[in-house]
Amino acid sequence: MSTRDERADETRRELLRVARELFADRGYAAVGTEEIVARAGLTRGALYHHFQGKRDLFRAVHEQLEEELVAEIASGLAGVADPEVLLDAGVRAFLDSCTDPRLARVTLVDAPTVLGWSQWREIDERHGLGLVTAALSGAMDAGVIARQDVRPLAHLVIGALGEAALLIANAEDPAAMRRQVEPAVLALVGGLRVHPPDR
Amino acid sequence: MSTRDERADETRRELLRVARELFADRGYAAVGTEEIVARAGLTRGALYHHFQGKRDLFRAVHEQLEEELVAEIASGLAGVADPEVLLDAGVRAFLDSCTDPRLARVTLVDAPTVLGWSQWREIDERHGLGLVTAALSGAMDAGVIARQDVRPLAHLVIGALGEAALLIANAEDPAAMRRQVEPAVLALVGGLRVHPPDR
DNA sequence: TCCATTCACATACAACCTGTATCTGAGTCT
DNA sequence: AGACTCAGATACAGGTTGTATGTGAATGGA
Repeated sequence: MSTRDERADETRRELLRVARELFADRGYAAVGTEEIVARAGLTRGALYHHFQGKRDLFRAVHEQLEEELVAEIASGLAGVADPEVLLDAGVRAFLDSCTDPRLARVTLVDAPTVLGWSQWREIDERHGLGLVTAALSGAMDAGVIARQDVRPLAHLVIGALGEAALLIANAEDPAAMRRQVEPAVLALVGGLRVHPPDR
Repeated sequence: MSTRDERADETRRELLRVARELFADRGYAAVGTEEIVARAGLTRGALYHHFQGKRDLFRAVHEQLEEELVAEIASGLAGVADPEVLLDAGVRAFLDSCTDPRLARVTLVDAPTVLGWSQWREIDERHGLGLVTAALSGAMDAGVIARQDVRPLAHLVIGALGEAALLIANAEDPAAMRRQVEPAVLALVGGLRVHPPDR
């Protein structure tokens, strides 16, 4: 890797870093490209050289966030083998990670609009949805929940989890909201069990 | 109501009608105010006289859609008294009404971004969320599902239902997707029952 | 080592879009 | 009939995105 390539990579990463912060703080529409490049000590020329445009930059930020999110959740769940507890643990891990309002704004509110729902879904299928699908499939294989078409069910669970995250992220007292929402999520997901624990 | 007021009301309705169509077809960001007023045979002056701006016009469109949606679902459910069947019937009624991709785009994709999640949630609380809350409360009162905090649960169900609607609305073959998604929704919501039917 | 080439990034420009301030003329009230 | 109100038109200013073009440093071969 030559000197020039190194510097180029550096600026690309810097653009991503700054854009991520601004998009997270104020939302896609409220942030102009000029502000992004100014904070990075560059000009819009650099942005349009490294990305196809503002939307493409946002897409890169979004994918980065999704990757980190999934990695974080997955690493937290690495020790759990029993599919029975994996469901609950997965729910809690997700809620732990999605509480950040900045993250929620980018990946859950802005992304579907900016990228279009189809592309958003496609990206999610490569990341978050895969995690949920795996957990549900595992639970089915273990006979914990009834066997059924995983795809649509995974989508619904993702939808419910996303709403839970937004509820917590936008609450005045997120910790309190978390305590309020978590049982509901557990009840909804837990209801899928063939042999539900007593409630 | 005087002649002038009548004409004013007429233009206001016309603006709403045109905006609704354009927003539904191409999304909020892709439609300029100029195009809206041009199709209505007006100028932007009229728009800014009747609404506070583009966002406010969108808000009016969104609220109109929500009202119609809830009314449609509620009327379809008017005959159902048994809370046991009301849950399933409600799910089906919702999926029937939300299949329109144009409607889904405005109320489910664009609205949270354009209006901000908090305001979107607030509006939904006056419409769709109320319906779900009522259905769940009824089911709890009848002992069909376990008594618990209704608020968060209603949000989760709305989230799952919204995702289901988008899944259907954006599918290549909506009817086929509908057949695929409906059982999943019924399973998820049905899992809340204290005495689940055999699955 | 020198020169042509490449490429990361800057500059300049054009089109567009929103919001606001001001104007006009038809309708309304006394 | 005359003053007033107000729906809607016109004109303008600021800001934003994307594109086309320019530039200078790094690269690589002769």
